[in-house]
Amino acid sequence: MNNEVISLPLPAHFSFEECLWFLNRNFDECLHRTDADGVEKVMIADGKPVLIRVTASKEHLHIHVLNEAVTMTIRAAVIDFVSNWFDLSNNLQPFYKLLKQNERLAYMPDTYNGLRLMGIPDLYEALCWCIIGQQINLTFAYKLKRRLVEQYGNTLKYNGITHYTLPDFETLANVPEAAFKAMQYSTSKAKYLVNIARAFADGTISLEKLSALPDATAQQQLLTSVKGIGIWSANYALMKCLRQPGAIPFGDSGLNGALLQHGLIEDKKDTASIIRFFEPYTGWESYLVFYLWRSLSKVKVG
DNA sequence: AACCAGGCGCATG
DNA sequence: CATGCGCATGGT
Repeated sequence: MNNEVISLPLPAHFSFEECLWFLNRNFDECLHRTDADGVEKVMIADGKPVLIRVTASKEHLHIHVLNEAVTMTIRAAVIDFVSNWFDLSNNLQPFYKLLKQNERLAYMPDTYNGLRLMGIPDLYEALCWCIIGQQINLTFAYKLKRRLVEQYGNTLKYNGITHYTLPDFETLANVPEAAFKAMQYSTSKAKYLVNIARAFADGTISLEKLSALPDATAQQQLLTSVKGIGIWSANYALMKCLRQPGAIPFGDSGLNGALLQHGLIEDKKDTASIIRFFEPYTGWESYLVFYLWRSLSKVKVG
């Protein structure tokens, strides 16, 4: 068994505990496993499933590559993935400065200190998750995802534990309607997931293609051209995968709820007031959304 | 038992 | 363009 470790220096304002807390929350996540010291996940590197374990010490993040020898290619891919996942190359200082200027948000830099916007580096995973999570509560959404992944996903066994990844494009594209129904997917969710799988299989959508577009508006247009990806999903993916700092998932029920709870808006249908609220946070909109989501969970870290 | 959930597409004004 | 409606189905 290999167990090579790659260590990355941590930026300022980084709390592994906060990040790990988010990865766990109280949800039944099936695409990674958290424990007291870290998180394990299967990612694709150099075309192969690679099981990584991420832990941290005071000044470093440690990536343990568990099931493969660390070639140059794998090493680069793993570093890239984890850096994106934990948003390592970002200085939160300016964001915290902005938060402190709003009396209702001023508590956040202390309460959630070092929390990073945890990403979904795999675009396919991000978009599938959007569709699964649309218009249903998160508890149920995680249940639906687990059913799909356990029936059609790929597995990797390590030390007696089975780790899962999403089904391949082709597999997902060919899941019969009746099977979706049996897993309690609505007919539209089923159709949308197949659309996404096809779009990836035939190259209509890819991270490379999306990244090559000039701006977030063009990226939104490409994403929403797939039936099932609306403006909320497009912005969610841009926020969690492409890390577009200005992407705001307008209409999001959690976002609206948090804005109401903080007394920052009076009516969730008043889109203009929401746009106005975000104006001072140019460049940090998606971070603010993430912190507002965080505020919905009253459970503390540690 | 209503009302809601990390919306979307499509048909109408 | 903006608004409204039906959709499906479990959670609270």
